[in-house]
Amino acid sequence: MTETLLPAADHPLLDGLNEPQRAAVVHAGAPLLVVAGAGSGKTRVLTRRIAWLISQRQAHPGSILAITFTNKAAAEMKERVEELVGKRARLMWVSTFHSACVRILRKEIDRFGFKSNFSIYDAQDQKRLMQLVATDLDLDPRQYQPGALLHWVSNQKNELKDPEEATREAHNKLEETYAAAYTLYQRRLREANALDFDDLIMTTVHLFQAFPEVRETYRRRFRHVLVDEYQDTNHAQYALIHQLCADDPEDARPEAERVAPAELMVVGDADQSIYAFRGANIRNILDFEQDFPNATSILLEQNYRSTQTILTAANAVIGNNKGRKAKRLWSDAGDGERIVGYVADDERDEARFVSQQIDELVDAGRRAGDVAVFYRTNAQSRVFEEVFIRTGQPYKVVGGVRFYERKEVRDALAYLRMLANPDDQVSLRRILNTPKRGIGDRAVECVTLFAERERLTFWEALRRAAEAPGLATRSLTNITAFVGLVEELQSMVAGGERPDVVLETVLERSGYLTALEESDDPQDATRVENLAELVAVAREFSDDPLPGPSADPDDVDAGLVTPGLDDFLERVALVADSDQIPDDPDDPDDTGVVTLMTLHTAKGLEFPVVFLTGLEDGVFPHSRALGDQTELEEERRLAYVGLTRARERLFISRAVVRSAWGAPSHNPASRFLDELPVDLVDWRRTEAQQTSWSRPDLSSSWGSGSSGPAYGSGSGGLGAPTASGRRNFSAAAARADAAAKAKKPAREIPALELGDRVVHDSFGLGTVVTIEGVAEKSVASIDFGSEGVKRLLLRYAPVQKL
DNA sequence: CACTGGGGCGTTTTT
DNA sequence: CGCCCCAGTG
Repeated sequence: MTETLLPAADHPLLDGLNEPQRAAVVHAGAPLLVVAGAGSGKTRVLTRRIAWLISQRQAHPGSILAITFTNKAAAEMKERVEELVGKRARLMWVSTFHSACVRILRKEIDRFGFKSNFSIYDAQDQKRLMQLVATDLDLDPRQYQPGALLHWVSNQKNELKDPEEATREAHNKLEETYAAAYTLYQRRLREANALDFDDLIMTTVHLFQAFPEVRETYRRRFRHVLVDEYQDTNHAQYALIHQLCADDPEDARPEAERVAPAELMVVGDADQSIYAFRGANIRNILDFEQDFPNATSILLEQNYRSTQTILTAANAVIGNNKGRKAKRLWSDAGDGERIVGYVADDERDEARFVSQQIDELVDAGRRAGDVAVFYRTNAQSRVFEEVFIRTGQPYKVVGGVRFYERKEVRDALAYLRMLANPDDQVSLRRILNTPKRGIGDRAVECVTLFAERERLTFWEALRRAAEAPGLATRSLTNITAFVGLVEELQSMVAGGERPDVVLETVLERSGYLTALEESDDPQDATRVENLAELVAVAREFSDDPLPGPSADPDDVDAGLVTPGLDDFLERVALVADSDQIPDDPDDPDDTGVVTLMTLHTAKGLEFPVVFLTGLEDGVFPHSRALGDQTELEEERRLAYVGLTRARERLFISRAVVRSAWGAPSHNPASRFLDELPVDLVDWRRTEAQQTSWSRPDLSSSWGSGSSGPAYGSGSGGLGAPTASGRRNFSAAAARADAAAKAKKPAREIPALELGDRVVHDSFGLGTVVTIEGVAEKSVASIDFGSEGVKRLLLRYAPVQKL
C-alpha cells in the first residue's frame, strides 16, 4: 500500500518535522498507533497528516473523521487544517466522540424509536431522574444512593451492556436491585426522549450492530479516522472505532465486494491516561496492535516543550509505574533552570508563596498569562483566589462552579429543552413552577397519577389536566395558563426562530426575568446578569452558521445552515471545562491573567510557568487512592501530566498543615516528591526550616506538631496568627474565637455608598449593590463576583472600603 | 402553597 | 464548612 507518492523530502507540509513525525504524517494503509509522549508535537502531526491526506492523497475532506478530547481542541484543529488546505476543510468531521455520536444519532435514532430532537441529560439531570426511579422502586435512599446507582449504570453502559444483559448477569441481591434501577432508568429516559452522556456512545454502537446498513453507510463515508487521546477511550468508544475501522466479521460478501475499512490512526500516551475512574480503559492503547492486526506503531519521544530538567523529573516519577512500555522523553532545549520547591506551613502560606513568586516573575518581565497553578481538587482553588484577590493578582479559575451549572442558567435551558422536546420530563418538571405560578406538589402529584393511569407523557397529561381527578380548580387554571404559554413558545420554535430570540422571549413571557428583577434577594441581580450573558452566548451562536448535514462537497458555503434551537442545546450540553480557557496566548498587548485549574483540566495544555501545588499524601495522591496500587498509578500519571505541562519553569509545593472542612490536618509529603531526583530541586524552604516552636502562646493546644503560620521575615503583614493552625478546637470555642475576633476591632462602621469597591477578609473584592438601615444597623449587599452576593451587617462584617 | 430553619450528610478527578 | 433534604409553620 505504500506505492503512494513518496514524499518529496522538502514538501512544505513536512517542514520542520522530525523523522518519526514525518513517518506518521505520510503513513498509508495499515492501522497506525502513534505513541506520543507529552509535548512531542502530536497536534502538529495530526493537523499535518489531515492536510496531507487532503492535498497529497486526494482524500475528500468529508471522508475524514477526527476525534478530539474537547470541542475546543476540535475547533483549533479544524482551524489549523483550514489554514493549510483552505475552506474545503470545513467539510471534515472534527469533534469529540460525544458530538460525533449526537450527529449520527440525530439522523438515525428514529430506528430505535427515539425522536431526533432527543434531549441530552447531564449529571444533574441524571441524578434527578435516578431519584425518581429510586422512589418508584421504594429503594432505601441510604443503601442505594442515586450517585452510586448512576456510577454502576455508567459502568454497564461503558461496557455496552443493556439492561437485559445487566439483569442476566446480576447474581446477588445488590446487583439485582442495581439492574432493576438501570432498567427503569432507561425506560424513563426513553419516555423522556432523552439520552445521557454514556448513552450517546452506547446507542451509536448498538445502532451500528442492529442495522448493518447504517454501519455500512458510515464505513463507506469515513475513509480516514483519526483519534486523539486514545489512552482515554473507554470500551464503548473503542467498539465504535472498531466498527468503523476494523474488517467487518459479519460481512459475508466476497472480499472484492467489501468496502475496505477506513484508514485508522490513533494517537495517545498510556502514561497520560487519567480517566480510568470514568471508564477509560488503558488496555485500548496497550493492546492496539492485537486489536488491529498488522498495525504499526511510531514512537515520538523528542519533546519540544520543556527543558531537560523538567523532563528528567517527569521521567523519574512515571518510571515508578509498573508494566508500562519504556519511553523516555528528551529535549535538546537544554537543562534550563532547576525546579523550585517550597514547604509551606499551611495552605494559606502556600498560596502566598505562589503569589509572591508570580510577583517576582512578573517583575522580571514575565506575563501573568504565562503562569498556571494546578491542584488536585477543585476545592483547593479557593485559598489561591483569596490570596490573589488580596494581592490584586488577576486570575481566572477554569472549571469549578461552572456557568452552565448555575441555577438560573439551568432553569433557562430547561425551558428551551422542554420546548425542543416536550417529552423531557426532567426539564418540564423543573420549570413547571419556576417562577412560582401556583402549581405545587399536590397538583403535580395529581397530574403524575393521571399520566400513569392513562399512559400519557407528563406533558400530555398537563394538556389534558381538566380530565385529571382530584385537581383543585385553582391549580387547573394555573396549569391551563402554563400550557398556553408553552404552546405559544413552541410555535415560535416550530417557526424556526433563532435560539437567542426564543431564549429572550422565554425569559420575558414566563415571568422568570420579572420575578428575578422584583426579588429582594440580592443574589438575583447577579442571576439577571448571568442570564444576559447566556442570551449573549446564544446570540453569538445564532450568528455563526454551521455546516449543514447534506453539504455540497463542491461549494463549501452552500453547506452552511443557520443554527437552530436543537443545535444550541447540543452545543451547550457538550461543552467541557477546558473549552472555557482564555485563549489569548500570544497577544502581546494582553499580559493575561494567571490560570487556575485542576490537573485533569490541564491535560493537553502547556504553560511557560507551572505551579504544582498540594503535593501531600492524602491530597495528591488523593487519600482514596492511597491503598490501591492501580489508583495510585493513575495518580502518578496525573503527576506526570502536571509536570510535563511546564515549558520553562516549574514550582512544586506542599503544606504541612492543611485545613479540610474546617478541621486542620497534618499531611506528610507526597510520595511523588521522593521520586524526584534530589539534585533537580532547589528547595527554598523545607520542613526543617519551619519555626513551629516559635509560638509559645499556643503550646497548650497543639496536639501533634501543628505549626502555626510562620511568615517569612518582613513579608508578614497579616498580623496575629489566626486559628487556622490549631486543632482539637470545639465548635463552641471556634464560635467564641470568631466572636472575639469580631468584637476586637470595635471599629467604626465603614461609610459605604452604592457602587463602592470593598475588600472582605474572606470573600475578597466586592462591589456594594444596596444599602439598608442606618448606623449600627446598616446592612449592605455586596457582590463578590464568583463568591456571589452577600448581605452583611456592616458593624461586624470584616469589610474595608477601598 | 411557599418559606424557613434544623439536621444530616459528604467530597476526586469530568466528556 | 456548605449543600441538600425534610419537617413544620405562615
